[in-house]
Amino acid sequence: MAASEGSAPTLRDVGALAKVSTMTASRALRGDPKVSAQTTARVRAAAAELNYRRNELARGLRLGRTSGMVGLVVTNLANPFYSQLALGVEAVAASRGMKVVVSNTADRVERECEVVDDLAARRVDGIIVVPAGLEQGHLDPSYLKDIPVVLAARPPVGITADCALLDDFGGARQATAQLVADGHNRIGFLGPPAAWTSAERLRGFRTVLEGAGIALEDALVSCEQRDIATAERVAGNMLDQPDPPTAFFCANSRNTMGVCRAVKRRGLRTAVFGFDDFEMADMLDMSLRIVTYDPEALGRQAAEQLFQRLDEKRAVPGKAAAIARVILPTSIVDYTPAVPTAD
Amino acid sequence: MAASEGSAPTLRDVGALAKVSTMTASRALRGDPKVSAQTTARVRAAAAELNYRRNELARGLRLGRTSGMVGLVVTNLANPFYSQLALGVEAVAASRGMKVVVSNTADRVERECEVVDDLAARRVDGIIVVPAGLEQGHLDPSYLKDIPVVLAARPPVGITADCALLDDFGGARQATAQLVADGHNRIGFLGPPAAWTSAERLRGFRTVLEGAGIALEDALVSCEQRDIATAERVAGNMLDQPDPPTAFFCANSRNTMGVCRAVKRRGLRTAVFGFDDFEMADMLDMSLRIVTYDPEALGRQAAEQLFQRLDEKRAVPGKAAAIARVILPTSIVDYTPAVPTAD
DNA sequence: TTGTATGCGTTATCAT
DNA sequence: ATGATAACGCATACAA
Repeated sequence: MAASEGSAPTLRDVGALAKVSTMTASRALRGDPKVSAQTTARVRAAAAELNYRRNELARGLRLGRTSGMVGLVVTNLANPFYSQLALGVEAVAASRGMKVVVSNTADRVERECEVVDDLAARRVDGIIVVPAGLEQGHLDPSYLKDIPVVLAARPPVGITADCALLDDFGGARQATAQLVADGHNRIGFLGPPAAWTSAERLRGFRTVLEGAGIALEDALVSCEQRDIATAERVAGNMLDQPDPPTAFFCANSRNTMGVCRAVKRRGLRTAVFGFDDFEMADMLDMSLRIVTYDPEALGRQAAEQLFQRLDEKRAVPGKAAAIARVILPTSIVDYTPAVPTAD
Repeated sequence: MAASEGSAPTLRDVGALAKVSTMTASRALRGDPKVSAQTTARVRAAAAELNYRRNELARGLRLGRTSGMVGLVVTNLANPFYSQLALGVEAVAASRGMKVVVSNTADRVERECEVVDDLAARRVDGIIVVPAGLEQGHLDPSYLKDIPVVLAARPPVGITADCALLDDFGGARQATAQLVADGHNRIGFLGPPAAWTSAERLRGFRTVLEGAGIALEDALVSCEQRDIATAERVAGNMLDQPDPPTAFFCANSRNTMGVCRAVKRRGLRTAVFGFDDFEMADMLDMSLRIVTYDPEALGRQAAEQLFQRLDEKRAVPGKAAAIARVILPTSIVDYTPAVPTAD
């Protein structure tokens, strides 16, 4: 049999081999009870012999417009935060027999536009996106018509859409409050530029300081650096000033790591409070606390919200329920060694 | 205009609004020069007004069988290794206008089977997979017919397929050779169970020891642990023996971190050599070297191999070129602080 | 129980 | 330059 050539077999091929019509083959493979057991068996055998696999694309086309895929648009897959988020999305999608199409935007809004358009053209059932910027028109329901969108990690700006967020503000507030309670009144702040997340964390920081009547010095706030090396340099500059900070609050893990380096290399005991947990943080032997959370849970949450929309759309094709904005809590973990802190 | 309801607009809708046939609308939107400029403009305007987006699924169906997507099947997306690999695949795919469908198998072969079947049913153009086990029949070309498969990080077993691998053996050999050259002859080995990768690294380790005439003690080899805490305990047991190892070689990052913990907590200066770089490794203040590599490059490599197959298939639908097995090099980075090592 | 016609949205082919 | 027809692979509706 030289039948193993060329393109994939179709229902017609299966039908021909089983000596039934295309339609009967279709029904038999779906387990339609109206097909006789004998015929079903014969068709199944033919399908197996041909290694037939149903074309889900054609099936979807016939059945209505649903590809059984959800789009996931993230800014940087190499960042563990987003890859764990992706894992959460994938898990929920898989549990509903759906596939996830992942795209990386490298934080470029134009790329995000292209990607979202492409996903829409591929008729994904819905899209989960970590928006790269503040221009989000291409994510608006009026633009994407009936493709539901859920934003993750960053909120909608100028559009209406469901979203799943972390409690960036609350986490920062708690952290800063602890530092203030510990008696610190000169606290340095380091964070990455531009991200909404970072701005919220700075807002939480500011709020607590203002509430405590502590003036915010410009020289102790820096939101320009996104890599470890630069963060280390910036923190070093602050520490080498005549009146250095006695503590730091860092808005993301890269900045935290840079600050840890600067503090440790100077043999100081400056207290560090970071946002975003990282491996081996407990091995650093310094005063280090971290605001942490579960990125995978964030992904699961966003996916659940998306699927709720999809179910809702299926049930009541009319107008939809109110926009949901879910905020996931953060927690605090203390990596400061117990012993050496004894004064 | 109440035209914003229900399902997405089709070419017919666009044609109707522009008062041309479906066919002309199709041609106009593709920029066919045989359509007059006026008509093209009118069609474009209509499409814009309706927010029309071509249905790529239907298009693919008509044009032949290609979804413009590649499947990526990994064992654990939360592991930075695989998420960076995914980033590499995504980058190459994006540069060719393709999408990546990511699936997680959690190292379960049965899940891998389902996932691969599903991807095939969705008519992905090709699949890149990090195989979970040694049963790989479901990845064989005879089973998947004309969907090319490239294996990443782990080699084909019992099947013929292209693959992109790391030089696990060579990296381990180099590392072990350095330890031996440093005078170590009692070296502990810790690695995760079951993975091919880990076995190769153990083989490299063994090869060097045998070459150096150093006996391999069973008590100094443990391949049972995959998490940091267990690795720490296992390493601790070895260190607490009467005749503890003077060095460790670890086959993955979790084991390396666990060993670092055990060594550091005991205030020892045992040399540690790991496989897989990790953040803040340079902050640990201990004798630590690591065999490192570029997971993203591995993803890019696998994707390139896949696309080469696709191009080849397009050009010569007949038989294909020989199987390719590409091995990417590793390198060594030394995190040992310069100062305190002065004897 | 099985088969025929029809259409999903798109495009190739052949008219006009 | 534009339109009509058919077909990609599958499944609903109806007929036999």
